[in-house]
Amino acid sequence: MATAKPGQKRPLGSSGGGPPAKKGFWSLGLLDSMKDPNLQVEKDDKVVVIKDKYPKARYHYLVLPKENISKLKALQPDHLELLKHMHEVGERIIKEAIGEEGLSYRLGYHAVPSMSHLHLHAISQDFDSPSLKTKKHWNSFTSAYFVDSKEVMDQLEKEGKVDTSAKNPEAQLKLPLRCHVCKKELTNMPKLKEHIVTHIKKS
DNA sequence: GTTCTAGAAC
DNA sequence: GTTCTAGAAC
Repeated sequence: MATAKPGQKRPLGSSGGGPPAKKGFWSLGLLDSMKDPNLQVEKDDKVVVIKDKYPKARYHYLVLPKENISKLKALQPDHLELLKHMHEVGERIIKEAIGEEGLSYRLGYHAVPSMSHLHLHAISQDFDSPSLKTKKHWNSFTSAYFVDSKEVMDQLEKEGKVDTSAKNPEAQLKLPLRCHVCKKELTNMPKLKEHIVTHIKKS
């Protein structure tokens, strides 16, 4: 007998062949992604570079330390060299990927990431991707919620720790939809996406 | 983080 | 009537 009623809901975003994931375990998904050969781009003794599983632009990579660092707040002063290395690797990878396409890019961290395990985003600024769907997606990459890698490194160097709470991250996510290039405000995501492609120069 | 969908917004 | 968003996921 089937036990599922029609229309019954179940936790999503973690299925795909393996055993049923327990509630809340999706936040550890980067650990699996780091090991996934389909996502892995390169690794060295300190970091692993992967393609974001749901890229929010044409080129979107994550640089993760092999060392298990849960979040920005866990950073200690002696992690500065690691952050510099992550930045250098991320910059090389994203430049290489973009090639002659002429897209700009940014390197940075989300103030309050959903996924555990420190990860540096290296993302091209076209934001031309079917996985970019929600206001939270948009604002997490185009508002102060996205903290530049250099700013994180500076803060760690000067303060000995990293604290992004002064940016009011939760409020950033609720800001109106605004084009990151010309600052025009759009009323919904489809209109925003239609607008931003006009800023991508054709190659 | 994503998926799904009820009901708001148009 | 259709599009779009926001919140639950047992």
